[in-house]
Amino acid sequence: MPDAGTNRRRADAARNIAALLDAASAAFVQAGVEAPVRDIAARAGVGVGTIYRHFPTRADLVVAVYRHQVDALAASADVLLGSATSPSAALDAWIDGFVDFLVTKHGLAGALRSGDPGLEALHAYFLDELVPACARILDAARTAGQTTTDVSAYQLMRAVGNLCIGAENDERYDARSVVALLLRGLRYAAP
Amino acid sequence: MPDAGTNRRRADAARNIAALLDAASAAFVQAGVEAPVRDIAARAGVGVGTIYRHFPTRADLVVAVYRHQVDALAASADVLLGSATSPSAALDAWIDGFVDFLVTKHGLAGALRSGDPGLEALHAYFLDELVPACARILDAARTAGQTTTDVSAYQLMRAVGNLCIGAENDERYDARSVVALLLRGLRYAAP
Amino acid sequence: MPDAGTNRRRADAARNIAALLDAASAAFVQAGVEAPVRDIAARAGVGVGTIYRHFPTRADLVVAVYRHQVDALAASADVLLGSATSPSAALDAWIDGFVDFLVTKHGLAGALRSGDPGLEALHAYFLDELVPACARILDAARTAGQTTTDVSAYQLMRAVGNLCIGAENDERYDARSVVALLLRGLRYAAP
Amino acid sequence: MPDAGTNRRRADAARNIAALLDAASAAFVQAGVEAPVRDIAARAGVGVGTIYRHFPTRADLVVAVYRHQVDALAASADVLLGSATSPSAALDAWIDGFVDFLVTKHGLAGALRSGDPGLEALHAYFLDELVPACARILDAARTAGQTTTDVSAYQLMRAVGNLCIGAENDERYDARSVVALLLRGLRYAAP
DNA sequence: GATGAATGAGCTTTCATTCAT
DNA sequence: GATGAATGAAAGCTCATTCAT
Repeated sequence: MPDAGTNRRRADAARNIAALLDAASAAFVQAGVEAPVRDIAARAGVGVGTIYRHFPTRADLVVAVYRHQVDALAASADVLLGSATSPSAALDAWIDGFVDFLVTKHGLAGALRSGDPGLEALHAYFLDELVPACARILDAARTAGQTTTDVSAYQLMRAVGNLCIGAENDERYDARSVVALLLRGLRYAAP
Repeated sequence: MPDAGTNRRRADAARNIAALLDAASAAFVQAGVEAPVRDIAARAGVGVGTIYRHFPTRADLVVAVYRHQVDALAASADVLLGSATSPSAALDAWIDGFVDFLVTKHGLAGALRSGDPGLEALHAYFLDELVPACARILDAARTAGQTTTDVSAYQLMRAVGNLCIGAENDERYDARSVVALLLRGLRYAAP
Repeated sequence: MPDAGTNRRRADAARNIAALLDAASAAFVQAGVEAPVRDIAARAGVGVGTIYRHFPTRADLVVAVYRHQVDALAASADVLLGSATSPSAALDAWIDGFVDFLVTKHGLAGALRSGDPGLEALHAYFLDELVPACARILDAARTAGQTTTDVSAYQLMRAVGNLCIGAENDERYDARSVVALLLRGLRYAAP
Repeated sequence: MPDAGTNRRRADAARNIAALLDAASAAFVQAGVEAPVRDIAARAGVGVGTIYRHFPTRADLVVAVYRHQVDALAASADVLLGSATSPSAALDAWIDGFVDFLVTKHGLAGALRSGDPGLEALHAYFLDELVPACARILDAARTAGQTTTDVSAYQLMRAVGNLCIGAENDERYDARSVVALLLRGLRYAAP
């Protein structure tokens, strides 16, 4: 049973972690997920060492920052399958949520594709969570005859993720339009 | 003949430039278009100063590396419109060539979206060359009633470009499949 | 007492800063105030980053190196006005101290005139501190009728500063002699 | 007896040298005597190699650029001694001409004191020419009882040269005023 | 003789990461 | 546990100088 000092310490650590996640989230929006470690530490009002203690690699930090939203998105798949008028509509809605997530988090989509080996773990986490969710909807749509595509859930997610890259800074490019095109193509896939 | 010396010298310089373009091309494949200047110089067996002499900015170098292929692609638009069985088929073929280009040049698609201001000139060059070419085919397809989409040539190219990002390192992701999906969606655009 | 760690750390940093100031001082003597950052760091046995941390610009470092002496010189003006037999004698003594300072710090006088924009701050600091001090003595001398010159304190300091340039490397040139000449001219200014 | 080709070549070379001196002179005014070799070559419309052929060291070039004026100044000493109303007036006039020279040639005074070993030859040339000239006037003044100073011609020239450093860029500093002060001090030197 | 392409040392600056306190 | 000073590898860029043509 931990004594009071330990509890105090743990409470402090928890507060630090929370501050860190907030700071990192803000920094990622403004400067991308490659934001300098120092900047994040400064925003959070902690030393850089504290970041390294709690999040040894950058990927650990990024994963932590987006974990909640990723989990919510994964969970929403089954909800949508239950509530939407059709599997196809559920897919549209779910992808819409995915685009929301990526477009809001400036630079996240790009970071996932940056090729930086240090971000591999991040990549893996996203895939592990989201691909199965997407696959469930896709299978339902296939079973319902609403698509004949053989494109995998993984491929679909990668495609949508890619389409969102750079969408924040470019007024002439609307990620949603082209994602809609892609989904239409999915519905009318070759017999 | 006073030009002899000049020409001879130019021949040497030309050889260096060629070596540089080869080296840069290789470096771009392995390390992306942000490959360190020093590394490129070393590969080419020249000093860094030589790079700066011929290509003052990184964009100059990247443009030079890809210029031929970009020009050829731009020129192929009209050829395809004349030879293909339909504007729609011409579009498919042209986009196919575009995908070829991007997938082969590892990291180029990503670089075009890196947001680095120093690569703006590069971005502009690609757009200036390719968007009009794409627009001509898209217009022909529209006139022929083979698509009703209002997606701009710019958006289409950006979308295809994005879909190609990271395709070379990922066995589970096939850019051509999803590009095909996108083009199918284009054909069956909302009435 | 939570400050212990902080203080201890500060003691270390202070030692580094001191080493840095010593090293910079020595480097300035040998290679001028434009001495390479690397060299200074090496002399001090620290990494270059440490210099940038404590002294973001070169001017910051130079100012720090000479701050004490500049401050002491500025403060000595009033002391001398109180203790010397006349304002004129005070001026002689103060200028003597100024020459001491400049001649000892090899290359400083030259650096102040190098025109390097990065050294502007340094220049400003020296002027802000010393010109008012000099002006007080000059005014006192004028009030006492010991000079009728209309040369400003700024001009006088610039002149003396210039006269000290290069004095340390030249056996045939004695800055004090010519400064004495200048001060004599000041006393016997045109009737 | 040189053949026509040789003459042609010599004529070309002479033209190049002239262009080079003009270009260097202009460059020195704008960027100081440390102006980049390339810039000077470009101004002159020649290759950098041509500069190195004719002026192996920077000092050679600087000396060549100012040789005419230095010679004229040296020669003017005896003229002034003959024409001026007194040796003292001749000294004033000669120093005035020296100041003219230094203040017009931006940065020259500073360059002479830069400590750059490559400029030693330059320094020597100036001294060899001008110190004897100055000494002749100074001796005459001494003989006429118009000064009792024991300051050497070398020291006087160095002092005046120093007083001119940086005078071009500083509205608050007037080299002539302080040079006048120095000369006044010279006249009223201690008995 | 002239050219200017090439070289590469040398400088500044940034930042991820470590570790003494 | 937390801190942030220190480190030093990396990278970009600039010229003075050489030398093949």
